[in-house]
Amino acid sequence: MSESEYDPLKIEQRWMGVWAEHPELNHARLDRAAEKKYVLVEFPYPSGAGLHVGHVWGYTMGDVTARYSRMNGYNVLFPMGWDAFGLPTENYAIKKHITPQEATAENVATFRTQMDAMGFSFDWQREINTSDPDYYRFTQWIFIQLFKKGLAVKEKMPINWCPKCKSGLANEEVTSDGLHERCGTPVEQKMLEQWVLKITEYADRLIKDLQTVDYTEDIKQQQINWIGRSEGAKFTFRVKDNKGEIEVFTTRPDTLPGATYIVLAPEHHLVPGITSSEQQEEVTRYISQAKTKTRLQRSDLQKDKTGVFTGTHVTNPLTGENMPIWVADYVLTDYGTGAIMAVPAHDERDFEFAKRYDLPIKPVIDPKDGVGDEERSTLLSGESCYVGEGTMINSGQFDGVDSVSARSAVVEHIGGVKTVTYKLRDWIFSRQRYWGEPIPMVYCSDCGWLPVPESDLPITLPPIDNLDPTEDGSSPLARVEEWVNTVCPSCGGTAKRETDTMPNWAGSSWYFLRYCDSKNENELASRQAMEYFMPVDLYIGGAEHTTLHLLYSRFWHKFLYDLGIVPTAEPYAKRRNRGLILASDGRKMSKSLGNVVNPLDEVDKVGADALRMYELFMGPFQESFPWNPSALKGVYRFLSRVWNINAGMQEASVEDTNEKILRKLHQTIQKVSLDIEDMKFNTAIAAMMEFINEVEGNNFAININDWSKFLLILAPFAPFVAEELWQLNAKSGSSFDSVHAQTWPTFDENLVVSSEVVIPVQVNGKFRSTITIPVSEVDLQEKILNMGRLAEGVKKHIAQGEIIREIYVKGKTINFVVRIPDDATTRENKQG
RNA sequence: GCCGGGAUGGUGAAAUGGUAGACACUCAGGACUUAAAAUCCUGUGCCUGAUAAAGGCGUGCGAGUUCGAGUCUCGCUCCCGGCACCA
Repeated sequence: MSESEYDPLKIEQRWMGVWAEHPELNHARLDRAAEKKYVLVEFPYPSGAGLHVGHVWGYTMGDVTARYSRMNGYNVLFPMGWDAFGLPTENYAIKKHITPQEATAENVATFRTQMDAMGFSFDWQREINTSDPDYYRFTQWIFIQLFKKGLAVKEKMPINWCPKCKSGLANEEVTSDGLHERCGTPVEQKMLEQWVLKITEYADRLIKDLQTVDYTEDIKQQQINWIGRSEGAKFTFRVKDNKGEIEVFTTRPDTLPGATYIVLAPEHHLVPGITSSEQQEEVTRYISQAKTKTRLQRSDLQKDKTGVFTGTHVTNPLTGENMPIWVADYVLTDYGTGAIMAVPAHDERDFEFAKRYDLPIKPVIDPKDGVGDEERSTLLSGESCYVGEGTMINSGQFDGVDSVSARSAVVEHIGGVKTVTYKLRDWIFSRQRYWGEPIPMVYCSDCGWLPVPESDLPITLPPIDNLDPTEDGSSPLARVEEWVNTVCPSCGGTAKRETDTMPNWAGSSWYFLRYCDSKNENELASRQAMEYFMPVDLYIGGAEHTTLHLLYSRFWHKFLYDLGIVPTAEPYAKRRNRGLILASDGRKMSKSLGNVVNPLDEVDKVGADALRMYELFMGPFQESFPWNPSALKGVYRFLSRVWNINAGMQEASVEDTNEKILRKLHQTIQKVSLDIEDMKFNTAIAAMMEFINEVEGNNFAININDWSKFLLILAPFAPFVAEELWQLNAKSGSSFDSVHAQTWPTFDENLVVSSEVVIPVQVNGKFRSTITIPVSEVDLQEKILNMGRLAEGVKKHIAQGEIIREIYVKGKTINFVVRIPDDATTRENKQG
């Protein structure tokens, strides 16, 4: 029959070439008359490894959505670019003895070729590269605005330091195991002067505005937890012998009467001043021990709290009781005030510590109902700890008060201050490496830190021979004296440039804005373009960015919104995280395990169309799946069958499409449309497979016109083969009229429903048989329930007893409730 | 410990409270072939039964609501992801 076989490599090569000559197919226009759709997928870090299967998955989801939207008449912005700055490129360049610029250009070229091979319909007219000076001049400009508003400050502080990358890191870049999220090296603490962005100033709005966006619940919760907002109060305790004051933060001011000691973090600035001479030696030893512990070791030792007594006391402002001051590393320097009031009776950590060091435990809350008598008595005797609410006891004037209302009463009474604290840390923004945006600041010994004049932007990276990082925590840029030495923009005297660079998260914090107007030389994007295209309508990316890129970019966007530069308070109207593709052994794909699947190898075997469809067909987009080569075969078979049907049709030329096929076609159009909108790509593909099965099961009785509608809905998923078959069938020849420029087919409501309805018949809720009735009869309850057409099997079950109820749910089901004598007896027994 | 998400055949998975297992993979049998691959056809949740007819069981566990529960409610167990001495 068919002389030609499905040969994906041949047709994909051909259309890749043709599409390259018609980039306008994918161009978004600044056309206010048209309705826009901004579909964004996270731009890749162009590493030496090339595109991986995870990229392909996310980009295919975006591509299907973009193509579908175009066919539905939207003016679609579906852009792509390169998140090119960062450590891996720099390390790769060092290894290969080339410059990072060369490494980047090389990798970008590879990625571009691979993306074209996958058939992604990106608007390359708007391509961006974060390491391009024309791009990063605006990244630097935003930094200067942050500085001007006091949101970028230089501070000397202990920071997370990666000894392998020889650079400081943000809190978000350290995993919960205390490792650098990029290279897996245990992170150390180091004192350095760093630029810090005050993301905490936006903490409340970053939480609150989550209500205004469509993110899945897990993303919202993860961001909320990461920001970690706690309401509480600050109290001041006066240290005895006039040794100053200690401020603590607590979320439970009501437990103040039960506070029996104070704990300072080892790094707390008051420790040296308040330590008594007898305790000096012990405290010093403890602190130096704590310093050597990494973050990982500290949290590993959770169960084993240690500390030392300083030899000094404070007075409890409520009870007048004497409270010893301890130093312990279970109290963190950088949360709250770095000091706590310990209430062992009502806090598990304090309880454990008090037990170990034999400190007094004083219960002040009598538990509410729901606590057993036994438990209550162990609590009231100080043998256990209770963190819930209840009635105040042993609390003087507050006795009998409910613990919740006691909170503000206590704060007021002793002159505390209600405070909100966050787990979120300010964003450490300096990196001591070469391959990043230079921070556009100058230091003058007379004038201090000043931004470079905006007219000098971009401050470009000077060429450099030696990229090796330094041990002392300064950037390799510090070695380029002619670049470092400059004049003060204020007094004209000698000054030095900042030699640290920005983290790789900088460029990606605003890139979606640049796509709106990527060639603009005067501003990051024109107001007009942003008003039209923003916000992003759908943003697809990886879950690993939830508390990194996603949070950072929301922060920058809100800052730009406050400056009146961007038109929306939130950058992304809808965000979906895709799952992970694992290796076939179920483990994570990694170079070291040697189990990485290279998507281009798969393209060579089965073609890009099959690879795209396989990844979408794996299952729901947010789940994780191991790589399964035999399932890939399944979609390849599907495409071959599509190919063969098309070939057969060209010969047979059917006039009228068989009714069953026609109805299935319209049902499929409807199903595929709804599923793309819901991102249920797997069931959309299943529906197209069902359609093919229907066509084959009914002797291929479909005419070319109806078949073409199927090619249209196939086009977003398998753009190459759909184009090939569309062009074969068109036969017009002369001018190129792409399948991807066609209008999405509509479905006929009357054809979507079947002519007959199959209704399940149940007896006592148990399925027994079905009856088939014409659609016109679904409303005729009497007729349906009294029909003699019931199957014998059903009648048999009904005959076992007496019908006590008949239920007909229109078009859905029939249920006969039958009382069976035996059953009735047992029921009566039960009731009796 | 806290937060979020899950648990359905041999496998990946479908199922607005209404025929559980669509679609695909795997496997078995058959066709084509000298043979294999590819392709096509048939079967494929478990149990009883004869490979039939028919029946029973079945969506992690235990209760509940309902004429009817994979789906809703309550209580558990386990798995995955995130956070974790956050006062």
